Amino acid sequence: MKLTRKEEIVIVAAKLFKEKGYSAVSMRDIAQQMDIKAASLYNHIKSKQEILSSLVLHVAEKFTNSTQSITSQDGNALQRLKKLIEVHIDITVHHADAIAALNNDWMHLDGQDLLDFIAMRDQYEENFRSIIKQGIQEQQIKAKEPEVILFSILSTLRTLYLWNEKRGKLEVNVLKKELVSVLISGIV
Amino acid sequence: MKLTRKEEIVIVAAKLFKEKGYSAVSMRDIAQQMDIKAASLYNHIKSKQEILSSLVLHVAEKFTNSTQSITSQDGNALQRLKKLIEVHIDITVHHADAIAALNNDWMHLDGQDLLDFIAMRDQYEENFRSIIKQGIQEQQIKAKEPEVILFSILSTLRTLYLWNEKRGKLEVNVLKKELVSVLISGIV
DNA sequence: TATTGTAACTAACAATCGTTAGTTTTGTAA
DNA sequence: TTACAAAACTAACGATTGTTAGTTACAATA
Repeated sequence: MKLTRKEEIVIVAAKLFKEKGYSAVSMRDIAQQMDIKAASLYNHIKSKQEILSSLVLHVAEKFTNSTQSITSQDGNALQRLKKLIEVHIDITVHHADAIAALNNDWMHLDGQDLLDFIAMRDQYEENFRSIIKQGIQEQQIKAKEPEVILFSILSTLRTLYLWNEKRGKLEVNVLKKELVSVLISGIV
Repeated sequence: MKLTRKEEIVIVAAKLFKEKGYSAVSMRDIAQQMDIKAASLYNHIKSKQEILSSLVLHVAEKFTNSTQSITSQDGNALQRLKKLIEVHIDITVHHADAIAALNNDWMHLDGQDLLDFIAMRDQYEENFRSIIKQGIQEQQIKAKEPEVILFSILSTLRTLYLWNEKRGKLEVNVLKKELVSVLISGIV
């Protein structure tokens, strides 16, 4: 699986964005990390913005498609929630840097890219919310404020990318099992 | 409680930093929001960096002191954990903008400020970790990976500032009760 | 060998950045 | 009214920003 030059640039940029954020990374920073001059980047990309939107929209699509797919499959709320958590972990393990940009730099998208992102994010959240509400209705989930439950699980999953590098030797399947247990059954 | 001009600047800057991040906010942006010119800001502050460090170190201290205080009081692990969550909510409600900077812009601190921040953050995390380990040892908390539990609770509390504005009419005491319940007892 | 496409280069652009210097306005106290 | 301090202003600085134009080096193909 050979990467195009553009893909290489996006990967390198993502790593830098993760460290300092989109705005604090210059085209010269990216170029230096690739051992070329900044102007040379423009043989492969249209703009700095394009790097960001490639990064963010691609992984946003993955998340939205996953929740959409799970929502449309059958299964009760808890099975769906479990699946949701596992899918999140899978995506995070493979796209940690892009997720950093999605979390922290999405607001620097502009024009249609920004609108597209927000639409996907809203749909993603709505799918998530519907699963929790289904669970409450079916009495599989405690009748707490759905928003509190949604927020709690969502923020854990969203921040997973940060913590995953420190994860060390904790194997993916162990992580899945533990996190599903903690998020659903609690810690007592 | 009349604010100094410097405090006003820090508050206004915090709001802007929260929207776009430290690097994407210019001194001219801050000035415009205060209806003055950028140069005038320097009658009150030393540098842009100083705004950030005022903002971040102040609230970092609050967090570290809180966990330190709770760790040194007596009580079992679950009582401490409950207290920890409640204190987090209190600080978040009153310093949402500063917490945004603490979460997203701490890496733009420099020199001694950066070192101080990291020291406080490490101590804070270590206090948190010790409470969870204590709970596992006393068999009040499930013998799961302590790091998974730590991470899960921590990321929920850290992201609370984002969600709190959408919290709407959910009263603080209700939020405390619900969140304590979700984070400790789970959702089933 | 000649041609072509890829990917690098140098040089420079206008815009914006944080910040400084020096000056003027404004409100308060003597 | 005068004096003084606080807080605003204008103008400009050198550095850095994203980006463009035009050119060169190199490898594969005809």
